[in-house]
Amino acid sequence: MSTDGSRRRDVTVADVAKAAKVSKAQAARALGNYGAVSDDVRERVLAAAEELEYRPNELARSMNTGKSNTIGVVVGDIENPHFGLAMRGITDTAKKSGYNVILINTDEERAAEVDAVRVLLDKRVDGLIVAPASSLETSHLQQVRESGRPLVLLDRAATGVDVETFAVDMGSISYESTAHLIEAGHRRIAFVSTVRTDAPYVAGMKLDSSQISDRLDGIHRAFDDAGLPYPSDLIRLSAGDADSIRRITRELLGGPDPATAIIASDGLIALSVVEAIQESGLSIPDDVSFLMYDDFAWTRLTTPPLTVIAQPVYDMGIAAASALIRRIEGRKSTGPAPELVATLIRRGSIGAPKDAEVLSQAGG
Amino acid sequence: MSTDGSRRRDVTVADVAKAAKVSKAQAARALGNYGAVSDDVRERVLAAAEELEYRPNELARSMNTGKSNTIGVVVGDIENPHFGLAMRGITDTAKKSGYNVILINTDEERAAEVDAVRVLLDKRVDGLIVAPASSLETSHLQQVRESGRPLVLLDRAATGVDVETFAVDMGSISYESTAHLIEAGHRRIAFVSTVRTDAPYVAGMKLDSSQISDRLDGIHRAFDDAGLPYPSDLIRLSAGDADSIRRITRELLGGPDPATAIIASDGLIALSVVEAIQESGLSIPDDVSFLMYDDFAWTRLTTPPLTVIAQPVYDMGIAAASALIRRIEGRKSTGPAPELVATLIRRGSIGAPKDAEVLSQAGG
DNA sequence: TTGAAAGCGCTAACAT
DNA sequence: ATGTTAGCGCTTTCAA
Repeated sequence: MSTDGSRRRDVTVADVAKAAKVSKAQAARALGNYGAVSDDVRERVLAAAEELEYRPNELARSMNTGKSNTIGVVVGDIENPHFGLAMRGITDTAKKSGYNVILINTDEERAAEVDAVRVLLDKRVDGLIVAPASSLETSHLQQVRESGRPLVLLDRAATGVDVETFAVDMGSISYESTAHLIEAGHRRIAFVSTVRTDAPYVAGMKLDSSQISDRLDGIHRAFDDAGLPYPSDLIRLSAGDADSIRRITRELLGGPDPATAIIASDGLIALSVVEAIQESGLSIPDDVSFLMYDDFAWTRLTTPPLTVIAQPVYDMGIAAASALIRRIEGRKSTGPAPELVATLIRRGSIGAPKDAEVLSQAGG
Repeated sequence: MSTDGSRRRDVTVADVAKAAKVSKAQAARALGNYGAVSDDVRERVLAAAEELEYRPNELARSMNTGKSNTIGVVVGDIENPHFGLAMRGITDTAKKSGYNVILINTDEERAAEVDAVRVLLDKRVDGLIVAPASSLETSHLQQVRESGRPLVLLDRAATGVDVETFAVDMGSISYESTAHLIEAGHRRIAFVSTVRTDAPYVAGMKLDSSQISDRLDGIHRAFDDAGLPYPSDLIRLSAGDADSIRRITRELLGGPDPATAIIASDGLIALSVVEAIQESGLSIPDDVSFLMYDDFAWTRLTTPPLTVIAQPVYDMGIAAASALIRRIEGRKSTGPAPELVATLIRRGSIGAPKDAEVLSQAGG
């Protein structure tokens, strides 16, 4: 009957209306659940729709209503489990409220991000969630604000743009964990991040990633408070790909005054750093202590299990999506934004440095 | 001037046309890069558009052209790095051809998948990539075919639906790796998967996941060819969550006739299995051998590094997206579909079973 | 409650 | 090359 399989054009409200012997407007009302429709008409329309296998054209619907029930998400790297998990939080939340998600991956390129935002706006998404590749160059985000479409930030802040931001406070956790390392006797604490910089690092310098800036500030403060000099030479930014990170790790651990502890800025970096340490024949934590950001399940499987800074990434996704949808729907905030706090999970990868005695004499 | 910041309605072609003193049609042609437009007109229109900060409404554009330049992707769990990586392949490829991606996560629930497909169709995506939660119940996929919109399958096949499928041939790699284990002396080889089943497992049974069925068939054949009995009691499906997997692992390794080798069906399962092994105080591979599907970077960091079955997941994403886009654009296939072959990467987690002598006497 | 008609912002015929 | 006029499939006045 109806499944003749040929390239039939889509069934429209007009078709349904004709079949149900009502006006287009009435059919549309019944189908779209709005306006006033008598039970009799609704029944006939719904029956006809079913019979004809009618499916609404959401594009046309969106054109009229100005609502697409879609939110756009822009992240640097969906392959990174950090974002994979945040994405899960976002999609779960979106689905619950009847929204779909368009995902764009920028490879942490600002140009791609500018493009992504523009495309999403052109597609008339109802709102945007962006994990900005740069916290400094934010004019395109400012444009989103001016377009009037809701925007929230994920994972990183953006200077000069007045938007709700859902990210962990990195300064305090960085301070806390650095203090922990200092207390264990470490003075040569390295920090490895892939964040790109043009200029070589100097203390207090603003980086593309507010998160990394905050972490460095935290390290800085911990050293200051301990009355110790800040080993800026051990800050390694623009770390690049896996090979490059391994090389940097070897550099850090070789030389006359090697690092006694290494902090990896994310799980991907951590993999390469730990691999390089193992390849060097050094052991954790006897030869070098190790700390990383993000608590992935595999960090419990290494020997020793790794001490990590756990971030509530899934919750961050949920919070960002909830807030965005709230704004889209014009509802007021029901309460304070959820606290997104990172925690130091002490497992086995931090110990005393080999030359602990010497340092404790020198340091205090 | 133009940035008064108030809630101004969107600038349309009509506005641009008026400003450029040309007809709406001419403005649209200039802005949309189609039809014939004189240089003079084009310039004026583009200038006016710039001045007014005109942005096309892609929704309206899609309505007319019937093209949304969007593809829908439906996966079971974006949090799983397996899909994260495939997704990366898809988005990279899509972007290259000017397509956007709407992602829907189904949590491996068929009902959610049926819904997802419907929503995507309603949104008039140009094509669909689905990693079907069930290879058996596929009527909703058949409906996609009937809708005439291009569809390709990712990671798993679907019976009764005639579509291009991009998945690794699991039968042969499963056979090969099982043979490897048998050769090492193993007879009690367990297989742990989260695929859900109603009935208890019996040999040859068809499962929701074609991939798992194929793997089990491969195991089966390897045993048959070795002239050995098939230890069906060690096949553990519906393994559930992390706690449940740990419990199953303990069961497998306890009892009178324990497993001497365990195969984990994916990276997430592997984490729990290895964790349980470690908790039991057993060591790999001395007490129990271990093999897992998917080659994640962390598998090189455990002690010993894990033997894995590597799958070209990123390439799979690329292949699926390329094929889909080719179909959308009505181009013919330029060559044979790329081979997606899995490879056994032998690292340190497979050794001889403890009671190897006994077995080699018994088995031949 | 119903229907006719206007419109969303754009593209696509069809003239000229 | 340009303009006029219809649509795309739906929602939304506005009358009845």
